[in-house]
Amino acid sequence: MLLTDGTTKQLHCLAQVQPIRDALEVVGGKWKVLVLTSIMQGSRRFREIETSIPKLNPKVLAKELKDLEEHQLIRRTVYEDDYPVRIEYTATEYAYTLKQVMLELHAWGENHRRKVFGK
Amino acid sequence: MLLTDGTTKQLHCLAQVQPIRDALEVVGGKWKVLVLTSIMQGSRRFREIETSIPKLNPKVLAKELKDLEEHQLIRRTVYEDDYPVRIEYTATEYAYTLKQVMLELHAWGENHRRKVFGK
DNA sequence: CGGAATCCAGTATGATACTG
DNA sequence: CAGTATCATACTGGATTCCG
Repeated sequence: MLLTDGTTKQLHCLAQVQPIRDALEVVGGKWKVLVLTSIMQGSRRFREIETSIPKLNPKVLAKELKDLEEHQLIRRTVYEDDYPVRIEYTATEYAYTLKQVMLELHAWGENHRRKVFGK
Repeated sequence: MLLTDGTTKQLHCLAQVQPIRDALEVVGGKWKVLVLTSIMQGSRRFREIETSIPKLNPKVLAKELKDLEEHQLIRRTVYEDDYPVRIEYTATEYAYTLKQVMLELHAWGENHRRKVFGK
C-alpha cells in the first residue's frame, strides 16, 4: 500500500495500534492481573480473593471481577442449594490464552527493572 | 519451596506478578503505545507527533514524552545551533526490545476483538 | 459471605490560552 | 515551534457502612 499523504498514514497507524490498546484495556490497570492470577492459583471465593491481595477493597474487587467476567476470562458460579449461597469464581479456558502475553510482559518487565532501576 | 501458610503464598504470588505490573506501567495507559509507534514510524518533532494522533493535546503529550524518556524508550535531542531551536524525539534501540511484547498484545487483542465483540 | 451504597481523594485527561 | 499555565472534568481507587 502506498502511503503518500499524512491522513492515510495516520489512520493506518491508528488501526495498527488498536488491537494493542484493546488488549491493554483487558489486562491493564492496577488489579486485573493480580486478581486473575489469584483465581488461577486457586482462590475461588470473594473473600478468599480479597484477602489474598493486600490493599484490595471489596468495591474495587467487585468491579474487577465484573470486568474479567465480561471479557470471559473468569466464570461466576452460584451454588443456590447451599446456605448461605456459595459463589465461586474460576478461570475460563480462554483465560489461559493470555499465557504468552503474560510471559512476554513478565520477561520484559523483569529485564526492565534491572535496566532502569539498576541491577 | 514449601508453601504451607497463606502469607508465604500471597507474597510469592505478588512477587511473581510484579514484573508484569511493571511492564504494564510502562506501556499501559491511553497514549503510550500510540506515541511510541508514531515516533517509531518517523514522527520526530513535537508538533508532528501531536498532529499525528487525533485528540491528543500538548499537555498530555508532554507528559507522555517525559515518561517514555524516563524509561529510556525515546531520546530527546536539542539542536541548539538552529534557530528556532529544533527538538527531535527518536526511539532508542532499547525501545525495540518491546517488539515481542507488542506482537503478543497485538495478536491477542485482535483475536479478542473477534471473540468478544463478535466476528 | 458476597457484595452494594455512599462518600471522598487523587490522578488522568481534556480544552484553551499563553509564553520563550 | 515546543511546550507551560490554568481551569474543568472524568475516571480510578479507597474507606467505611450497610444489607440480604
